[in-house]
Amino acid sequence: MNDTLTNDTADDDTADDDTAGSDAVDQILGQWARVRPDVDCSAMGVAGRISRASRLLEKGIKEYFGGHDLEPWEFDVLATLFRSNPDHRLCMSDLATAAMVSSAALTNRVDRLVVKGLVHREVSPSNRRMVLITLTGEGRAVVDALLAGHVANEERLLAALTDEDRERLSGLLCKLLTSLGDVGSC
Amino acid sequence: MNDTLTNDTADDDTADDDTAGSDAVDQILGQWARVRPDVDCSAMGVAGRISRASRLLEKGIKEYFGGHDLEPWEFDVLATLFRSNPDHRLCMSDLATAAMVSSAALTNRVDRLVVKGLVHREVSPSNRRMVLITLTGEGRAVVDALLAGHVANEERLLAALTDEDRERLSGLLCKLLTSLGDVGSC
DNA sequence: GGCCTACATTTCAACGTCGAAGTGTCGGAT
DNA sequence: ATCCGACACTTCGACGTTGAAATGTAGGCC
Repeated sequence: MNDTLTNDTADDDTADDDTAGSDAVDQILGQWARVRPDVDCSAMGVAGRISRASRLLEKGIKEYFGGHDLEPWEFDVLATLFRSNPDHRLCMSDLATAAMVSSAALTNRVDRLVVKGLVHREVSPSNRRMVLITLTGEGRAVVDALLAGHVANEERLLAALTDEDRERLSGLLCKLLTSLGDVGSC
Repeated sequence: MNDTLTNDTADDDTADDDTAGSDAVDQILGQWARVRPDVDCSAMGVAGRISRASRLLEKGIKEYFGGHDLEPWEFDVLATLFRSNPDHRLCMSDLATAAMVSSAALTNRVDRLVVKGLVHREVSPSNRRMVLITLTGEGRAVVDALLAGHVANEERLLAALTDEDRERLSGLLCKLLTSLGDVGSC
């Protein structure tokens, strides 16, 4: 694509570019090893791969929901309500925490889901400071209709990994997440 | 924090909440297992952990650069130029690809780095369609000054993982990334 | 009982990103 | 020699997010 430029500005790279590994991060680490052989950049490799994998998975997930006229965050909110408790009901704070967005952003998101008729918004009868969001029948229908397909799509995205790979990967990431403080509400 | 609400809306969860595992994703998977025992959500677990790990690492990385009056994307651009070739020079397209942002976003970013004096912008002499971005001496100094600290910070964020853990994690993610098409320019 | 702090949510202004349209350039075809 | 499609970048308008300010509520304290 940009061969012209690559030749223009980095022509001397073509000779030793074969040291690159199999993914984009390997190539980046190879470049660092050349210009800064004194620094061990293996930590950058781990962080970089997690970041890139996250982006690519998100892209694949967005594609699936796009085919069903839904944004990933919409399903995320609906599914969170669905699985949280038998009433499919949660307050704004809890939803914001679950979605990992600011309360301001969640207000915006809930606004749109209410317009779409997928959730119901009401002031809590027991505490007028709180606003409770409840899944409507239609909202629940969306979750029911899309859950299996969503999981199948993720399965497809992870097809390169065996069951054993996935367990190991989950285990390692769980170890990392726990150390970073990403614990449940226990 | 939201105990009041939790009691208000999900009081019947307190009885079996002890099935939750060690991280937030385990808790989510536990909820799915209760409401949809017929669906195997293990793929959601893998994808969810990658996503959450990515966010938490980004947060930790942002904190480090914030302490040096720099945004992560600024270091990202400077470091990309630094490691790319001996001239520390790349065109807009290649920089945009490396940073994984649109060309419009990169124009904005380069604008600000030029104002800060960290990069130099010039039309390519050999092809007037292209704009070449070059690291200035000051820009190179920033990379030199912050690289080691950045790596050390990532090392700290990954401290929970042994060297062997990191290698396994990298290997698994590399396998996944390759299957998703995240290959270098080989 | 009234006050005051803490809290839950919404509103607001600023900011960054994206896709699309616009500008200018290159290179091959006729 | 000129035209035309492809290309590299920038500009533009729309959108979503954020932190901070604003609004309204609960509960402890004197």
